[in-house]
Amino acid sequence: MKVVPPSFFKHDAVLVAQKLLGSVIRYKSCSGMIVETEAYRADPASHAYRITPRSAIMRDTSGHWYVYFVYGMHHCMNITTNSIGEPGAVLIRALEPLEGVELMKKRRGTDDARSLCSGPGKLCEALGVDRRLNGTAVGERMHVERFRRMGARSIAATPRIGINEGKEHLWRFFVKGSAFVSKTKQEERSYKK
DNA sequence: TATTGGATCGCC
DNA sequence: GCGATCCAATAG
Repeated sequence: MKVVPPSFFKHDAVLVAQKLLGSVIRYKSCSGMIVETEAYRADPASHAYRITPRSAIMRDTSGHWYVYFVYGMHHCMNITTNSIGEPGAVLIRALEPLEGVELMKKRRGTDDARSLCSGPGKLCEALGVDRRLNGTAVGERMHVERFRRMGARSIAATPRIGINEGKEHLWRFFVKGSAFVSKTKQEERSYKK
């Protein structure tokens, strides 16, 4: 698979978030195809709305991993975007597991392939990612490679999840029909039936 | 230094 | 619907 070059990320987060769908994230022995993303600029829902020591990476880098810890128990991984000085990042929200599935099942404590990486906290746990990856360049320790080509017709857009402001922006993107995207409570219930 | 709430998840 | 559980951000 072809490695994604740094220039790929030097564009607006809303564009990069869509173009990342169908690419593969590889970390150690595990990999998965990106099926769901969200874009963050310096808007009110973004960590970069106010630049802090934590969020400065969104302004000061492009093509680097921004990994943070939330709710006392979960990690979220982003890739910083835009040109230097212009804040932006893409949150990776779901992967279709490809390689290392057995290890992912072990880490996640489930055999259900659809539950392994269907959420930002889940996929970090499945891949064994924590804040030690924060600030590393894409391709340094965790990699992104071209895999599938996703046309505009196969991409859906909705408001971002878990935010209170900026709901007018349809900056969450996912692969239509994928069984591996994160699920709402309602979707979760109907799937179990 | 103290307080508050979070780009989540899984169980009740 | 709610609790878990740590830490970054902000206020004092």
